[in-house]
Amino acid sequence: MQDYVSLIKLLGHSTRIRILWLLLYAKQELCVCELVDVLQENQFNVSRHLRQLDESGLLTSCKKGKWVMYWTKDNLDEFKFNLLQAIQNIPESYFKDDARRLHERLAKRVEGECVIGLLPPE
Amino acid sequence: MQDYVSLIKLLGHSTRIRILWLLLYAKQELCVCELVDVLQENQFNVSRHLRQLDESGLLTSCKKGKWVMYWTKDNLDEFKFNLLQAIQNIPESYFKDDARRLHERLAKRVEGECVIGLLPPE
DNA sequence: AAGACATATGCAGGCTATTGCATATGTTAT
DNA sequence: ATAACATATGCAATAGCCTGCATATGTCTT
Repeated sequence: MQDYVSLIKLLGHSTRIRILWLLLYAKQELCVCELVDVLQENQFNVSRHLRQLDESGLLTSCKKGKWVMYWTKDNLDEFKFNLLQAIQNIPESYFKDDARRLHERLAKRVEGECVIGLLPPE
Repeated sequence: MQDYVSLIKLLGHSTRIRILWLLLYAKQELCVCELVDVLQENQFNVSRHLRQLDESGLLTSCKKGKWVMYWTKDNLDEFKFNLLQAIQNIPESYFKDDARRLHERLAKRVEGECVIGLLPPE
């Protein structure tokens, strides 16, 4: 049962919730640098959170050259599905800025591929 | 949004998950001493976990003499409802011992009321 | 009023998770 | 091969959470 507890515990973090929400909202794979840009968090933190979500079985990843793409797994079991449902039932207003930055960032893709990379730190 | 995060974080604890599972499973109010008996945890810990679940808006409580009864709120919003659904989708086998002890303990009620109280510590 | 008992809580110690920084790994372009 | 860049990870410091213990609060019984 500790696996179930650990998964819930993992979801109890705002950055990880935002990542999952964005992936569900985007309905497509996103790369690390895009998430860094949208979340406005450090690259190493985003990377670590993604790794944890990946290891917990919620995400899948795939290398595309120097980019790594992440997206939510499908065919999740009921338990995981309910948890993602819960996240999707958080009022969208809390994610409005993230959603806006996501759109801005996705608009910069070329032929559906990320080409920008990390932005220079402010 | 921190409220949502905190609630998920709160559920990431095996004792609290077991409490919620038992209350959902029992479909009736349970008192603290019954939960102490079933969970085989210390009275002060069970009390504290119940308080947290109560404060988070998942439970309701009511004093009945020196006993305090707890049960799961109904008319929960979608978010909380999904979380409880997730807990109910954890395989029942993980709660088999708790369920057995719950039945044994409820069988000792008199006219539907708890009369035993805390058992002496082993 | 005093004793017994159910429940709650303040405090201190220990454990766990997260962060920032530095740096490693891996890929592409020159 | 080297430089540039995207991503990942080891380490140390920190912050937050949980537990056990002691004890408080509240209720019932005698």
